[in-house]
Amino acid sequence: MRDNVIRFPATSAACASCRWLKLCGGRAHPVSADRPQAVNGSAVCGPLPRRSNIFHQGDVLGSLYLLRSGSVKTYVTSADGCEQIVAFHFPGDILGLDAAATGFHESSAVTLETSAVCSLPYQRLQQLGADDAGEVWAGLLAAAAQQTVNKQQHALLLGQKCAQARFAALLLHLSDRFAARGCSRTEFNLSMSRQELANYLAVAVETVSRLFTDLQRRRVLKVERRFVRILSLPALARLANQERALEASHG
Amino acid sequence: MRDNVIRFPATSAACASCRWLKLCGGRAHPVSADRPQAVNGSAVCGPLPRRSNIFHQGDVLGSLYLLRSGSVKTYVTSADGCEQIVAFHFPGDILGLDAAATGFHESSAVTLETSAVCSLPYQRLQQLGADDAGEVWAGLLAAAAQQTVNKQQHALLLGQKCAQARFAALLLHLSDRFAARGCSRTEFNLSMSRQELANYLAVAVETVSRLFTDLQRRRVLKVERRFVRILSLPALARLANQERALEASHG
DNA sequence: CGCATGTTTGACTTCAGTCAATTTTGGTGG
DNA sequence: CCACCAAAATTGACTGAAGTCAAACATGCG
Repeated sequence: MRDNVIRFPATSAACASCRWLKLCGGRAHPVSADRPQAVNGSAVCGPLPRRSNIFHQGDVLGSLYLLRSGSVKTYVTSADGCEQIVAFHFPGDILGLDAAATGFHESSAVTLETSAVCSLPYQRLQQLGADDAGEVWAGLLAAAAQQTVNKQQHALLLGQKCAQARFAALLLHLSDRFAARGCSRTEFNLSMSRQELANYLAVAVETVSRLFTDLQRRRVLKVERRFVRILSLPALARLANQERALEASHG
Repeated sequence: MRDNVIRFPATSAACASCRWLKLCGGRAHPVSADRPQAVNGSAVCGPLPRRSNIFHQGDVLGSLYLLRSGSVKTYVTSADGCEQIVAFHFPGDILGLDAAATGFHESSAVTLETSAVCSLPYQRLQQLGADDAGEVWAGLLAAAAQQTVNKQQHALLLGQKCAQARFAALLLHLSDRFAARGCSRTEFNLSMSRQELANYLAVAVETVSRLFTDLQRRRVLKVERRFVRILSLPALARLANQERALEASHG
């Protein structure tokens, strides 16, 4: 069983080549510091244990956060208290961008496993020298746009696909993201629970469980708790492309 | 029956106070020009008839577009050809921001009625003077963030709410947007068809039809084709807050 | 005026949710 | 180290919200 934990070098060398260096302020980043530290409002970062809250819906925007290692879920809470996971995040992702709209975080972010983040104080954006600014702004806009694209795909998933296709599409999406980070495309450990998968896919936990069982029986997956091996990417892709036959499209 | 068409002044005075003036290049904006003009790749804008394509998924990012009057739907198309409307847009909205991720439009935009847009050439962002740049970048990032927030709410809707609650929430959202633009909060004409409403809400057209009928019978709405009068905002809000009892949340 | 398109209504079906019961797992303290 | 317990995951039986199919009706453009 392969370990797919994604680790970023904790050296300052990694920081030297970081595209967000101008934003973090260039301080030391004790990713491997001996104790977790409070994150919100602070410029430091450190190993955050599982289920740490990075920011909460309604918080004032102090910093954006660069996820360095581990993984994070972001979710929104409605007036009546129900929650919807809107994204899973992996190293390299910027967290908290949606707060740029109002100055308040419009979602909550919680680590799915031990993780490390770098704080990017939002104010520092205003203080950037003219030479650096354009590049950084463009980078942030691109990051925000990428998140928009992902959310649009999520809506497509929720709106047009049956449970099985949603599930297959999520596995393929995770597969792509791991591959993009140099991990195996076909073998990985899920950092999220069945409950969290179910919530993201907007199906019942039992349905996720049945889907795992079913795809395993059909030799598309090999599953052992949170470890997943994709036995047939083409088969998975075929499943992901089946649409829930909602009569016709819009227009 | 009130007319809720939102009109932006076509005078240069309106342009003078436009926050995006630096981006459009300050040319004349013939909103009331005598003929529609091709939009994509062009810096001009003009009255676009209903169902005009502003950009299409896969197009190279040439310009962002400021919607000046009318309304627009944006939608994504999946590999297997099915489409999901991801947003409805109204005057003041920036269109095409998701293209900032890859340099290619990741969604398509089509007018729902006669509309006018201003072209904001994306290249011009790089050419901005240092004094102006920060403000414009921050504005664009805020706009992108707002769209992210809206998409998160959309996901919450699709994931956690029953058909009736989705429908009520959409009406309230439209109501808010009209009110924010100085139009009536309780009376408006929908610029989208039942089919388009259904697609956005991810329900069947028949369901939308039944919902209109039902809410009318319950004296929450008065509907006459595309004209809607909200008879009870509180009742609508109550309906919007009912959750589809998916057992427990994530975590 | 007429036809294509959009909308409404009714009857029936189904996918996935709910409920319930059982098994497995991981964390904690004796 | 292992026993225990709460939480997570699985499995099966049943149910219901909303989808599908079909047919009638309205509307608006050419």
